[in-house]
Amino acid sequence: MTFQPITRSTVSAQIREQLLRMITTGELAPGARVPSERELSEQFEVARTSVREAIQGLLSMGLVERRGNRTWVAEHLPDVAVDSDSSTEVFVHQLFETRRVLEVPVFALAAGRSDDGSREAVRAVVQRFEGALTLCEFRQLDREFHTLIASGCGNPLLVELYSKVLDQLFRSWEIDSILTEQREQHEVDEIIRAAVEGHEVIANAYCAGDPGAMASAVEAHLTEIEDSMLRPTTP
Amino acid sequence: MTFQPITRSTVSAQIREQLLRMITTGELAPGARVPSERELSEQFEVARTSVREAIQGLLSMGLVERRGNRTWVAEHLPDVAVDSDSSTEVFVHQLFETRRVLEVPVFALAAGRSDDGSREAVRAVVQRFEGALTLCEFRQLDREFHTLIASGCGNPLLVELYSKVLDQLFRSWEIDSILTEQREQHEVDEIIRAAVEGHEVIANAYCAGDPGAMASAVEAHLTEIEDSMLRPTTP
DNA sequence: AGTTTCGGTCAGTTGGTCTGACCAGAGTTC
DNA sequence: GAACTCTGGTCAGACCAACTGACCGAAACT
Repeated sequence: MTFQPITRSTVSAQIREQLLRMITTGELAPGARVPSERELSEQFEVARTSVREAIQGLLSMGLVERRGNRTWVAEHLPDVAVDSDSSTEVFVHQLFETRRVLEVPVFALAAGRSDDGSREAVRAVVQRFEGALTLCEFRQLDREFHTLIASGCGNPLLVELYSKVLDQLFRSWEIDSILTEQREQHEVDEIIRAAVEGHEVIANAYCAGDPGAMASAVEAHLTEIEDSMLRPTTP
Repeated sequence: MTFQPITRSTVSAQIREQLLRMITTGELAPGARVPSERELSEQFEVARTSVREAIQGLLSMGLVERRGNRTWVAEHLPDVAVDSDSSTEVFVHQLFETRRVLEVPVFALAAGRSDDGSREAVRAVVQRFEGALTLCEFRQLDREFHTLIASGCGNPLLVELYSKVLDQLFRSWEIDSILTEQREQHEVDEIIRAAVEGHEVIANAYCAGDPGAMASAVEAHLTEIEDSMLRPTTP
């Protein structure tokens, strides 16, 4: 039998990782102000000294900077190291292959198990996509939408697995780079618009309780988005 | 934006959890001797005092006991608390629904992407199922077999997700109870025999590089095993 | 200009973890 | 049965992580 050597994760390391994730996903956008040390120590339920140590780490990584007596997310984030075996295109292919394997059946199950209450909730979320959204706002709502649909499958094991896929989709700074690098604003708007259209088709299949239509809608949505991500950018 | 309060996991808590998992999965079988504190401190790469504290916890839970100057896994393990919302039957249904969603496409992808080297490796593992196996030996080899096939899909994201499904399948003491409770030994042998047959069909589809045959083989295998688990036991 | 908020620093305390040692008793070997 | 080995039990001392509480200078705000 084998034992895994015990790992030690310090409090400040955990804080740093959580903040790092929020920076790379855009939840803490470049140029935004980082909450104060006192506020973060309350939110994380730790001592201020632990928060300080974590922020020192982010400072040394160049992800945040001090201007005056405030802490800010760096305007220009340094490249965050990615797995050396995985180019961007390979990563996107694998991520979407994984989504097809899991999202199509999970969403189809959810459609077949929808009821009036869950349908109402989905309609409400879809309505929030209307109007102008920043990329960050869109991505937050995007995840909320996918999570809500998936939870309708009623199987906590599948929901947990799917949440890990969403973690991959929504935490990678690489994804944001793919979406925005060298793209003009109108191209980003177009990607968001296409995604929102796909969500409406998915929501309709969900509310119709139609697993077959749902499977088709998700397949089409995933193909559209994957193509958008890999489409060459303007020179 | 929301922050997750930081959690602290002590060294002894991590040790206790790992040992607990090994007890519930049968890797540390009832009645078996627990490795000594000094040996465990070497394996876990921690101080002996941390191992002591962990084992004290298992003692107070009744999972291990002291006889003489040795520590033993309890012969009769107390019920390990399970999620109160999930009866055994519901859990099994959800677990197998999850397996169908993930295992069928992942194994089919793997079959389509097999090569001479990976086929040889699969054949070698299948051969090890021959001969008499204890339930514990069977389960260890079972997991190794499934992991090997899944890794053939070539997508690390899918492999990681599938490993979490296997974690659920192989760590639950509840599964062992399902397999052995009130069953006579010949019934357990029969379940193992049927599972090994299913593995051979799966291995043949893999080595033939046939995704369609693989999908059928996995569906049949999962149905057979799920039925075996839920079949009423001898009165 | 006055007030508030922020980052920086510090002393003292607590709990976790470690190293190294020693002992009594159980288990093994001869 | 004696000798040896191995195990769990206990202990002292040290170090580290994390915390509490306080205070200060400077930036930001009113």
